[in-house]
Amino acid sequence: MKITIKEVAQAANVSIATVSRVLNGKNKVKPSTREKILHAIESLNFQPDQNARTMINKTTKTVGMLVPELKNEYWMLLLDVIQKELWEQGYTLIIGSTDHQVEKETAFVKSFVEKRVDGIIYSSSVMESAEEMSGIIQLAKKYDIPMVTLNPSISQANCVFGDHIQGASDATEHLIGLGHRHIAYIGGRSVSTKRELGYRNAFMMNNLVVNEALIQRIPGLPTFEAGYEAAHQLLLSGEPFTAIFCGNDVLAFGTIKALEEHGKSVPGEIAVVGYDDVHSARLLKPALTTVRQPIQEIGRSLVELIMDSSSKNLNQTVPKKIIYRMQLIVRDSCGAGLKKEVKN
Amino acid sequence: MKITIKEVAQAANVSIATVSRVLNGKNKVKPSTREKILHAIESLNFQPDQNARTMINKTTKTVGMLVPELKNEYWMLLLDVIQKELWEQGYTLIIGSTDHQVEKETAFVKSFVEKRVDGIIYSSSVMESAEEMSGIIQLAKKYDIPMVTLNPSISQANCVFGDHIQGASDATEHLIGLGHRHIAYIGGRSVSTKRELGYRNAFMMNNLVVNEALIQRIPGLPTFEAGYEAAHQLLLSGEPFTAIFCGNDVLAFGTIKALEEHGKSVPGEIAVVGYDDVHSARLLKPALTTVRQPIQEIGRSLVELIMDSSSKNLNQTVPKKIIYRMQLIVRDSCGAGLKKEVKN
DNA sequence: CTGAAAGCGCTAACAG
DNA sequence: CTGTTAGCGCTTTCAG
Repeated sequence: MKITIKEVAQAANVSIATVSRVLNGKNKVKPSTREKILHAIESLNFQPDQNARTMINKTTKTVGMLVPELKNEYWMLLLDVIQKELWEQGYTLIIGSTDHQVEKETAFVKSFVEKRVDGIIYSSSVMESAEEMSGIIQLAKKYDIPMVTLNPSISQANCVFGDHIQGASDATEHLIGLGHRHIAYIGGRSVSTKRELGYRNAFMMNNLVVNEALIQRIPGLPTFEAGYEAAHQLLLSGEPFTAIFCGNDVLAFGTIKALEEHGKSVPGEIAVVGYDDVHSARLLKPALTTVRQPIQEIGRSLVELIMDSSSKNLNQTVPKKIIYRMQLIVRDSCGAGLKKEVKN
Repeated sequence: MKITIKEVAQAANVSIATVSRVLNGKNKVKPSTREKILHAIESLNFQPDQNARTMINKTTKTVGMLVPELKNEYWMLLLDVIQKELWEQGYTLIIGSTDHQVEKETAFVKSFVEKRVDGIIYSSSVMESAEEMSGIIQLAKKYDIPMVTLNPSISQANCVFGDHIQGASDATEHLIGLGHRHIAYIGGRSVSTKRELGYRNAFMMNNLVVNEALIQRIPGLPTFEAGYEAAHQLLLSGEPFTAIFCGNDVLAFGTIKALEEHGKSVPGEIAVVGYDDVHSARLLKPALTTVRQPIQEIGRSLVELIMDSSSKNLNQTVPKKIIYRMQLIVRDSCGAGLKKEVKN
């Protein structure tokens, strides 16, 4: 039932070598035999076996991508660009989601290696550099598989990432510019610690000191509920504040809900700024002021880096680090519009 | 640099056959040699080449999934379950998004076939059955690749799908039960036509007749903007109505925005019901009444069907069709809570 | 231009 | 229990 190059050769009355030649467009083949073969391929609906080819070419035209989770707008958008970009270049994408279980990472990478993917795009489930990671890097290196990561903490690998210190700093600075002095922060280890750092940076740059009591570090995943809970705590603490900067948008949504339940209007009494610019950020009321990541560009860079390092196999060189600027998107939740009105 | 079974055999002082045996756990191997080999594998960090194995086993432990788009909550959620479920079974997932370009479908499926995936999960970019599709089915069949689709219109393939007639009917009926008689519908060919049919079904069941002037069929993709525009048209038409049933949630969000801009309160003056129950449906104000698809179950069924048909290769039998009930989620936008209050 | 033949890395008889 | 050997489907010298 399954058609192989042999059947094609038979049908076209040539040797398999010649069929292979027209398949690969190498070595001139007489136009007439070429036609015959093409016709046989067509009528038999022959699809060459990539696996057999791989054994010789040593290339699978496949790259593997490992992410901590899938059902999240950020990853989905990234996945989308990457898959498209890869397809353009004739590559296909294998995906793996660890669902935040770090233990799964090695298993996934091993399966990528076994499949002999041409490259791996790796984003760890843990934020700080761990042994886990370096083991993974070693494995990939051993099998000469180019790897590019989204974790800047991995020093030995090529990397693409957003400048979250700058992004968070810009967001906080915007709040400061609006006159706020008591600005809370809701984040935690699961949202890049860089964001908290950026928040602190903005205070430093303005010779302000952060009130540690206004920092809420959530223990688990940065969900709507976590944001709700953190804002609730903030309110209960009695510590005064007029603004909250949240490590991500979903956290901000939860925060806003808590605030409203406590009768605090947003942005009237409390200004809120998020991070990521998820789609619904512009839909909710008030529309969320947030920080946008250039996901398209990040995705494209990722693919570009992988392609580069798989062509020249000189991944011996110094790892390339590409960093992207974040963009502050001012909408309603920070009260920027409101203040202006007051001023006028 | 690359380690093969040969190097392992050498290191352990055995033949490659024996290494293969411990790799596959078949045929008893003397514990001591077994240990030696295991040790060699470990220390050399040997990862067997799947491609080579595939040539013999005729199985890639990979399934390909083709979807019309990725950046959309529905697909993301589905992708998530499927990838997880597959991983549990020791399979990996290749994904392809056509981005609604039907022309790309064949190319994707061909690449799946070339990779000799063990199964294909296929959701077409076009709603109605087309020649395109049957070509794809044929191709998969020719190479004995089990295929399961999400398009009920493809008669020759196994299929899993939601009962959108029932879902849409339930939603509409709920509105009717609330006392509404002039219910508009916003949908179009890009959102399953089944939903419009369900809407009509509810009218029929209640001996009501639909006012065709209240049906808005959007031409392109069912986006926020499209919903906004359609609702706008409805308002301009002057045709009276007290409720709108939207073919999906995003459409509903756009609809609500248009309504509010026209000073119509939701659900006070106009009730709105969506479809899909995307995450932000519960976040927006008013919280959207909508219809939920059992995505988890759908995903699981899909994987199950693929696995089944790849083990028994009797895909000669009658295609299996699995249909899932949709669930109405009543929240605020339909005014169900409101009416009750009035009544009491 | 085209065919014969040698593998790619691995598994599966078939003998020892 | 273990080694030898013949392929899997394809590409690539190496000779015609």
